[in-house]
Amino acid sequence: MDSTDDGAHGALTEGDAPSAAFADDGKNTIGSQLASRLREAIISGELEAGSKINLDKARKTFNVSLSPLREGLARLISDGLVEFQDNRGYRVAAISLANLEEVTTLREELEVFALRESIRIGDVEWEGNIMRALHRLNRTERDAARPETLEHWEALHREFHLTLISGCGKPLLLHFCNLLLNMNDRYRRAFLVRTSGDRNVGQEHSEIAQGAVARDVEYACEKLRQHIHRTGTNLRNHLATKGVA
Amino acid sequence: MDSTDDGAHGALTEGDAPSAAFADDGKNTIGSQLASRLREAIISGELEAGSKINLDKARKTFNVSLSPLREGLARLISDGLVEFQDNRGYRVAAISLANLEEVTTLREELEVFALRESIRIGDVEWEGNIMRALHRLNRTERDAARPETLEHWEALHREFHLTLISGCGKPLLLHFCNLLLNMNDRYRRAFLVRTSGDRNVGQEHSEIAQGAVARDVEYACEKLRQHIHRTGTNLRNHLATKGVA
DNA sequence: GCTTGACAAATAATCGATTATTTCGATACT
DNA sequence: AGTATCGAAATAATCGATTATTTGTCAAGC
Repeated sequence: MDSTDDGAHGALTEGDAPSAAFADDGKNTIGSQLASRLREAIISGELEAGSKINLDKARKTFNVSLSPLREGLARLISDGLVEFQDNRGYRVAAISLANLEEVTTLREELEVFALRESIRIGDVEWEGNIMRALHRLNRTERDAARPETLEHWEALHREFHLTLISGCGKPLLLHFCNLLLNMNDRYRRAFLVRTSGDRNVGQEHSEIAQGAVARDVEYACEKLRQHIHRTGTNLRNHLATKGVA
Repeated sequence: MDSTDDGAHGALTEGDAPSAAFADDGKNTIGSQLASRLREAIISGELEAGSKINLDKARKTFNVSLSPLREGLARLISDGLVEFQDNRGYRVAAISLANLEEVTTLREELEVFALRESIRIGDVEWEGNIMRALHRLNRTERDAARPETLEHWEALHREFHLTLISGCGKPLLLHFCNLLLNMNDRYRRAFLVRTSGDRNVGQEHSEIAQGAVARDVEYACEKLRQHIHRTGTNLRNHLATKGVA
């Protein structure tokens, strides 16, 4: 149901799994399941940024042994959601204004580049995937009162952005974008961004998508860049409000 | 001696350690040591690309238990040097023409961007570090007959490139560049690239460095891009020669 | 001859216990 | 008062053994 995970995880170089649904999902081992649960817990803010992860407590909380716990945490390190130091254990990756700004800047660079490449070499299936992702996103309302709708919208939003760039044929680049999106989503969900009054995010998405399938490189890329930039600015204000350095 | 490692590893967000040498190096736990050894073994080609890593055999080879072995391998996943699949274990990341091309393309994008930023905000210390790294590199000869000189040169070369972009103030970006450099070095060392006749690599480095400290953004960035591109082309030819798809 | 299924060997994942390291508090010292 | 030093408690790392999964092989059935 949640399309948040990488599927068969670990390789930096693997392509995305095909959308067909014949799979056993890859959530096989305890380590994998833990990685998923922890990832969601961190991105959703359930686990406080910067806080220490006590292995013993975590072990009891999740009812698992140390080995899979470490295994799961190791994966989140690759995701940039957990930090580790020899003999001092793990902690939830910190958030900061500086980090948010870097994430935003790099998204502008990398996602836009990936979109450019996707427009250049993406095929018709890619176009179709975009239109589908856009439609599903636009048909889904965000109701701030009900958290589950928010999460659903977040998943679709993430899916839309990943689909946009999925045609670029560059697995590594997609991996980097995936990491950045993870980090970005943390900020959004942590500070529950209601879109600021002067934005129509739905329309922004539509414009990007239409530019993409129309193969209008400059238009689509510029719209995407603005979209990312605005989101960054928005988040920065929220962050500043809550007094994060 | 080898400046290959991240030092305190794991966090995607940490800055590079200062060059001062008051540290206990971070190579504390068995897991860390293993990660270093394995990283070197993979980059140097000692472990064949794409080959399976049998945990039992590796355990015996390195005389360690499973836990630290997995720990070490997990780190190399973050580095993109090892791939993993649930219940099917680890294997050395494959190499391919497509991957090499992507690595080269992304280096052009990311390193050049990082250099641009470094020139914009790097301080005098950054400039000094470049000149030092350049000097050390230029003073070191590559003698194809003696592998140890090659490795030494590789380390200095890597150091030079990292120093160039170290002033950009963007830890995540540096992390990405670090990964790409790792992967790139694999290709170079696997296919033992002697610089092709029409290149003077030493001069290329000098030009980039001089452009950087002179704050000539366009000149330095263009030289760096060409440098990366030529290396990519060079490697591609070697790869094709050896019949890698 | 080819597929299917059952079994055995190989391999990966997990567990519980043990060992090493760090952290914290109390005490002694300047 | 502040700092250094020595444990004990807390925490992380590692080990050896056990369990689960996958892979390979061989025989039965079609």
